[in-house]
Order: sequence, then C-alpha cells, then structure tokens
Amino acid sequence: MSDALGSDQSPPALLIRKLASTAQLSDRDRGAIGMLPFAVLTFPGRTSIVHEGDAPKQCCLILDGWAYRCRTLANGQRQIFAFYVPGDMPDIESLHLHVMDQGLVAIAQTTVAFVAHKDMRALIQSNTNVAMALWRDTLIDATRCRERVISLGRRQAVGRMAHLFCEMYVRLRTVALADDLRYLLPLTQAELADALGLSSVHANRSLQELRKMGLVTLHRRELIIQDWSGLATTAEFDPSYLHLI
Amino acid sequence: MSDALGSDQSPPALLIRKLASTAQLSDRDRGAIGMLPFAVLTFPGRTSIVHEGDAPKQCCLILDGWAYRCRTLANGQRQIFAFYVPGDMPDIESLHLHVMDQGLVAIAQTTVAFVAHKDMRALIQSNTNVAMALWRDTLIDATRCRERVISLGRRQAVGRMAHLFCEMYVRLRTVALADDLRYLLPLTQAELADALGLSSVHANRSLQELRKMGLVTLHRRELIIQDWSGLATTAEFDPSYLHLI
DNA sequence: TTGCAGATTTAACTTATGATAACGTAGAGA
DNA sequence: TCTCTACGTTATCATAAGTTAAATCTGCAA
Repeated sequence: MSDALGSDQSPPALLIRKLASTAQLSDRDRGAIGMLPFAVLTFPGRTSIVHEGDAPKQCCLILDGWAYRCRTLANGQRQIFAFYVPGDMPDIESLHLHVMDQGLVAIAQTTVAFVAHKDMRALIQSNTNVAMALWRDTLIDATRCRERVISLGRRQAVGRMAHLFCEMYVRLRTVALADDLRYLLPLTQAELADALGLSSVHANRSLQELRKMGLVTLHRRELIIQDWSGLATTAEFDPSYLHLI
Repeated sequence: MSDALGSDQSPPALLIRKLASTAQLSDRDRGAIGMLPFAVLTFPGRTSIVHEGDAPKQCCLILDGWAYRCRTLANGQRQIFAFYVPGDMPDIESLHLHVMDQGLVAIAQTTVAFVAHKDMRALIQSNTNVAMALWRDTLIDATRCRERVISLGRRQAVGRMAHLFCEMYVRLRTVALADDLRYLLPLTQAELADALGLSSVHANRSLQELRKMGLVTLHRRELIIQDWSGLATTAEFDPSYLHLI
C-alpha cells in the first residue's frame, strides 16, 4: 500500500493519531498508549487475520493495507460488514465479547500490530480517558454499521456503491491515504458486491453506471472521484456519522 | 404492554437485571447503579422520544413499551435500525457522540426513565466494572446491527422477517415479556417493512408466506410462533450474537 | 512468446421486490 | 347505526437485481 500518516510510523503513534481524530487526548493519555507493547505481523492478501469462532487474546491495529469483517451463510453467500484501514482497530470488541461471530480477513498484503488483551485491560483500568476514547471508537464503528443498514435497506445499488466510495474517501483522507479525490481501493468487484449486498454482475453494472454518470473511474485498483458533489448527491452522503473532529 | 420482569419494578432494578443478563455485576456495582436518580416519563404511541439532530443531556431506559431508532431519507423512505424493549438503553452512546444522527420513537405507549449524563458519567468514573458492562451492552447493540446488515444484504424477505421474529422472541424472553412461543409485537406491517427494508405490500406477502408455511401467526399484535425450529431454520437464526449469559 | 488463472464485461433470461390502486375489516366515536 | 380512519389484503404491472454462461481482458509465470 503506502506509507502515509506522517513521520512516526510506530503502532502507538498511529493509534494515538487515530484516536485523536475523534476524541481529545491529554499528554498523559498519549504517554500511556505509547507504552503499549505491540507485536507486528504481516499477512498476505486474502488470508484470515482472525477466524470466525475464534476467541482472541489480543486486539489488532491495522498498520498498512486493508481488512474486512465478514461472515458466510449456509448457502455460501458472504456478507462483508465493514472495511478497516490503517489506524483502525477492528476487534477492540473482543475485549468484551469473547467469541468472534465473524472473521477478519486481509485484503491485499496487510501489516497488523497486535496488543495483548491484558495490556489493553491494564491501560483501560488505569486511564479512564483512553477507555472512553476506545469506547467512543467502537460507537463510531456502530454508526458506520447503521449507515450500512440504511444503504442496504433503502438505497439502490448505485447509491449504495456511491456511498461506500464517499465513506472510504473521507476515512482514508484522515489517515493521509487519500487526497486529490483519489485512492487505492484494493477490492475486487466480487468483494464490493459482498459488501453491498449485490451479485457481482450487478456490482459491475452499478459501477459502470457510476462511470457513465461521470462520477468515478476505477481502474487497476485506483478509484478516482471525478465529481465529488455529484457522487455525494447520488449517495445522499453526509459525513457527520463518522464523527470526525 | 405488561408488567413483567419480576418483583422490583424500579428503573435501577430493571437496569441491573438487564446488565446482569450479559455481564457479571458485583454487589458494589449493583449498589452504585441503585443510587442513580431516574426521572420517569410516559410517551403516547408514535411520538418521538429523541429527535434526529438532538444533543441529549440524558440517557434513557425503556421501562415499558417498545421504541425504535430510525432515519428518514430525502425521498421520504424510512429505515428502522433497531427495536428497543424494556431494560434497553437505546442512547447510551449519546454519552460519547453528542449529536444523535437518528431519532428514537415510541411505538405503542411507552414509559421511559431518564438519567442525566452527569450522573452516568459519575457512575462510570467511579465504577470501572459498570462502565465495562455498559460498553459491553453497546457492543452487543452493534452485533445486532451487524446481524441486521446480513439480513438486509443476504437474506430474502421471508428470511429477514423470520429472523426478526426469532430475535425479538429471545430478547423479550430475557425480560420475561415472552414465553410459550408468543409475544406482543406492537408493530404495524408498515413499520415491519421499514425495519426489513421492504415495501409494506411485500412485508404483507412475506408475512403471509410465513403463515402459509405454518411457522407463525400474527393477529391483533400477538405473534405466535407455531414452529420454532422451522422458523429458526428459515431465518438461519443462531442466538449467539446476542451474547446472553 | 505462450498459457493460465483470476477478474471484468456482456448478454439473455428469470425472479424478487416495488408501485399503485382498489378493496376489506375492525374499532372508535358521533 | 353510521361514518371515519387506520390497517391489512389482493391484484396488476413495472423494474431492480439475481443467475448463468460465455467472451474478453489482465497480469503473471513458465
């Protein structure tokens, strides 16, 4: 992928920057996060970081690459719930809910930093403010999930896709992985379809519709937004649900 | 509705019982929750408890009745995100996210107990364990949201409806508002449709399909599950995502 | 270069769901 | 009793999206 996010690339620095994008952190908070011991691991594309049914003893922080959470139904259909990008901690909830009811999968090659639950718990116990920031982060994850519900329930395919493109642009921009209305979107159309509740054929049709409308191009995994306001209108996109400061 | 939930009907007692259904609470925790000052208010059916765009200064606890969170799109379509029943605190998140991006609406006549944010914050600051239980509760709310995503994305209308009926049965049973495979479902078919991402006509068709399959009856707001295992199979329902102890 | 595998695109056809409108029913209140 | 209203039901037609299959295209490795 790419090394954005400013100078200090260490896992704690990334986590601090991420949490500070949605909450206020004091120097004491930053210091406490800075002490967290992380173990860094790289996963090849399309491999599982956490399996459905696992009971992890650690949380992970995406450093580089993308991941998604998904579940497979009995008939083999898949639903992708959410995408995670650098700075995100996709499984903070495993601190509280011990069995993962969905898997976490690396999309392209993805580097992840793990912190043991016990270290996270110690941090949370000793630093209420950081606990609140983490809690807040999980709540924002939930608002994104609700936005997904509205998309699936009440938007048509083209609007859903436009909405996802808008959301990812805004999120990637906060970690300096998008600018100038373009970003790397390492998804196949089949994965896009699984996220949007579509068949891959219809995902393809919808994408072409967006192209035909002159809103985006997507070629070689690079998404270019040609008409932001048109795209946002098509999506009825209002970024306030992301609760960025 | 009905007065279930055992002997002590006070708001703190209800909250304690609810949190204890998904987390361990010590006597000290229970004592601390018991001290929370609540203000009780009753809302007529189809009135707004919290408006979209509000910045509430209090959290609410449903004592009696049902409520739902919803948002209305530009074209007038509505999406209901979640239903809340006695024992639920639908807007704990307002402690952390100050503007509600959706409304909270009472369905039938609904009684609600309000706690001021400052009192909740004091409780959370002084009692980490209760904070963790509340956090955990918001995470379970999020797992329900994800379950909704899977329903909307990958299940057909009949399966979606079956899944909702299963979930509400299990949830209502934990607060003694359902037993013997039946419960009060105070929703119109139009509301059911808004929750399931369907038109009301198709919600009606799907309901009739469930009846024809011999799985449920719904008459005069009473839902009777005639064939639990058939319904659960149709829904591919697995209650583990509710994380009940 | 060639061949291969995965990804995208296109086409033809089917199906689930939406939209609209008419009609039925039951309860509330005059 | 009558009327009004909110809901539920039914029918018809329109359309978004699914399914299947085959034709390209792309990148990659031999």
